This record gives sequence, C-alpha cells and structure tokens, in this order.
Amino acid sequence: MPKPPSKQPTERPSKRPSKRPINQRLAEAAVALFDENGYDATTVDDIAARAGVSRSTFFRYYRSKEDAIFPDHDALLERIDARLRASTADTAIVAITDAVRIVLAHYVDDAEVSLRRYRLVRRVPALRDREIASVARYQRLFREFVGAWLGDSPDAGLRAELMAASVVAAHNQVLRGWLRAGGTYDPAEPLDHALGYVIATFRHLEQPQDKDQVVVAAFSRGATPQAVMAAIRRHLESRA
Amino acid sequence: MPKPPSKQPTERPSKRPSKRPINQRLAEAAVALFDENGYDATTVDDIAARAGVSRSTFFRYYRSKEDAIFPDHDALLERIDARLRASTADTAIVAITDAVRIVLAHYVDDAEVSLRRYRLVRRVPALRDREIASVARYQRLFREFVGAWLGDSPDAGLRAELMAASVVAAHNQVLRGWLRAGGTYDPAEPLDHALGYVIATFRHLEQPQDKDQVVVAAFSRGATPQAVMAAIRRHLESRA
DNA sequence: CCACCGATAAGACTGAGTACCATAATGACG
DNA sequence: CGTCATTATGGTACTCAGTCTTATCGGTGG
Repeated sequence: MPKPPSKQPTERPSKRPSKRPINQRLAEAAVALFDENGYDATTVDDIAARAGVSRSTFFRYYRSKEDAIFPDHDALLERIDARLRASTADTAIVAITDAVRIVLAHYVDDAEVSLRRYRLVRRVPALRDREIASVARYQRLFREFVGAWLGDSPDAGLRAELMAASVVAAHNQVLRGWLRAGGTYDPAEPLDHALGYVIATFRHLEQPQDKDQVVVAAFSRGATPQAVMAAIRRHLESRA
Repeated sequence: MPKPPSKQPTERPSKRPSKRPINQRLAEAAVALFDENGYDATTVDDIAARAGVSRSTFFRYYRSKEDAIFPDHDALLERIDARLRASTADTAIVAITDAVRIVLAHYVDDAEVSLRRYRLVRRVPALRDREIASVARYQRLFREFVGAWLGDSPDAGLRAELMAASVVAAHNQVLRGWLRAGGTYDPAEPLDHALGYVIATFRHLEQPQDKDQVVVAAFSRGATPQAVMAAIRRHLESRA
C-alpha cells in the first residue's frame, strides 16, 4: 500500500519555486480549477499540473479526485470519536452537544473554504453523494455512542438510531442555513436552539409515565405557606 | 443522449435462446457474479457476457455498474412521491405512515433479493455509499413534504428536517433488524411501533406551551364536587 | 565519496463510462 | 412478399480515474 508522506514533506523547503506544503497546493489547485472549469471538465492531471507536481504525487496525497475537496473529514471524524469516548454515562448529553459544536465550529472557522465547497458540492452530484456518505459516518459514531449509553434498555436500538439521526439532522439544518446565508452570522445560538429542541424531545420520551398526569393536592385551610411548599417539594423530589 | 429501450424490448420474444427480458437477465448476472467473485473483481464485460449481450447493451439498460444492484430505486422514489402528494394537510401523518410502509413492503415482498443485496452492500464500500445516497433522497422527499405541511410556522425548517430524519431512521432501523435476522419475521408490527414512537415524540413537541407548567387551584372548602369539576373543566377547555 | 532512504516522477495497465457508427431485428404498409 | 423506417444491439475507439511498478532526484549519515 502507498504510504502517505511521513509529515508535512517540507516544513521549510529548500526548493525555490513553491513554499506552501504540497497537500495544500493540491487542494487549492483543485478548488480553483473546479470553480473555473467545472468538476467533470477538470482532470487529475490538470490539478497536479497547476500544483506543480506530477499525477503520481496527487494520488499519494489524496486517494481520489473527490478527496481533494474533503481533505479533513477523517481528522474531524477522529476528533468527534475522541470527544465522545472521553465521557461517562452521566455526561453523555454534554459530550454529544460538545461533539456537534466541534463539527460546526470546524466549518465556521474556515468560512471561506466552507462556502466555496458548499457552492461546488451543491451542483455536482458525485460530490453531493460523497458528502452524504460522510455525514452518515458521523451519524454512525453518534448511534454507537448513544447505543452504548442506553445499554439494553427497551427499544435501545431504535432510540439510539433516532437520537443520532436527530442530532445530525439538527446540525445539518443549522449548518445549511448558515451556508445558504453566506456565513454572515454566528450559528452558535441557532445550534444550541436546535440541540435544545432535540434534547427536549427525547427527555420527554424518557419519562413517559409523567405525561398527561394531573396532580391534585388538598391541604388543610389552616396550613402555613411553608408547610404547603414543603409538601409540594417532597412530592416533586420523589419523582426525580 | 442514448435513449433507453422503449419498453420491455421483447414481451414475447421470438428469439430462441433467452426468454427473460434483458434487464432482468443483466441484474441476475450481476448479482450472481458479485456473489461468486466479489464486486471489484467483476467487470461489466463479465456481466454482459453472462447475460448473453454486449457491453454496450449493459450500459443502455443501466447507467453504471452499481445501478445493476439498485434497479428499482427510481420507481420506488416516484411511488413515495406520489403517495405523499396525494394527501392534504390533515392527512399528512397518514400519508407519511403509508409511504414508509410502502418502502418497507417493497423490500419484504422481495425478501430473497433484498437479503442477497444486503449481504453484498454491507461489505462493498462503494455500494454502501450509493445506498446511503439513495436513502438521503427519500429523506429529502419527506423533508419537503413535511416542510410544506408545516408551512411557515416557527422552526418549520428545523422541525421538518428532524421529522424527516426520524421517520427515515425509524424505517432503516426496522429494515436493518429484519435483514439481519434473515427476513424471518413480519416487520409490520415493529414498523408501526417505531413510527408510533416517532409520532408521539413530535406530538409532544407540538404543544410545548404546556410543558413544565404547574397549576395550583384553590377552592372553598364547602364547594361541591360538581362545582370543583366544572371549574377544572373550564380551565382545561380554555387551553384547547 | 558512498550507501541509504523518502519523496517524486514517469509510464504502463485495468476498467468504467461515453460517443459514434454499423448492422441486425422488427414492424408497418403497400 | 418486398420495402422502408425504426429501434435494439454490437463493435470500436476514446477519455480518464485509479493502481502499480520502476526509475530518478535530493538529502543525510557514515
């Protein structure tokens, strides 16, 4: 198997004509050519030529032509995985929230690149499918995490699938809105809103026994307000 | 552009050596060869040869090698679209439920084919990605339908995305369970259970104003039970 | 200076997918 | 029964992605 170059091949290169690392030059050349001539009309040779390297070198850095557009998906996937693994059962929701925030931040931090890629991916079916497949891998991570979290409770599989799908869908909805708007605002608040929506959804389902329940309480008319409050508090806390 | 053969090219063919229509013969040859030699090791020439036609003919029936495995996705997509369109706002939930049932039934009706395809898709990344992209198209249909249904209510976009994702995830969860079990049971009940779960989830969210609300009522100690009931009824009905 | 080693280049090869043209089958019609 | 138009099919050539193998380049340590 072809081993990828050990590191940034030239941290401080002694070569004259090119200073940026080759993988960046290739990615930039790819995006530029895709913009200019379209995805299908651009060959790998074109990309390599503009980057000033050979076709062989292109494939040493990217497994495929599509890969040049999604250079950092694998690294991001690993960060998400790491964040999820670094959590216990009682911090699961925080871990999920954090993980989604990491993904969104990754796009926002590189708004320029994200927007250009978005415009490109939107009109090239092959790239769209590729991106969808990537999203499915995130969803799989979340599903496995939630599944392990829920253990073997009833419907654990179904709930894990639904939660993962909802979390990813919420993220995508927020991200797409931000991209469509040209990245002109901070999507942090919309994301929290969307995630809050999702979490509220499933929190309700986790305590189905409480739904539609009506509590009727009767107190002696002479009871002090403190006594009434104490009784109510005892009742509420017995539920938790 | 190459026009696909107008109809089943030979309803009752006069040719001797082959009676089944060519598209079926090609699909069967493809699946058989993929089973025997693996997906990558099978070339389009191999498939065409086993089906007794030329390579050109293969590409006239299927746009790509992958297409031979998913011959009926387009037709199914159109059926779903038709079912969704044939509904009004107040029958939306029924339409969604029906549509999902149609998809599942499509797999169950051809259990043999579905199971073989499942085993194949599971271990060929290219096919997995392709299938994921197909699922995304279903999800898109549902999303657009739900979005139109919700109109411009607050968070309509987010809710449409979440509902569509949940409906599709529920279907996938049920289908995968059935496939993993070798198609040995009727998944209709599990599907209804899963869809019920999803519908309950969002029904709760549609009345968010009631959540976490506590009602405290005080009545004169001498009030008759009828008077208390009447007061409660008035309060509840004022909410509806 | 030499030996080694990783990065790159160069070229051959397979196979998917496209385009184009030639030919065989079919079906309608006189 | 022949003719003509239509349509499915076969065949061939081409582009390009992706793989593989070999050669060259450049630096580094001995």
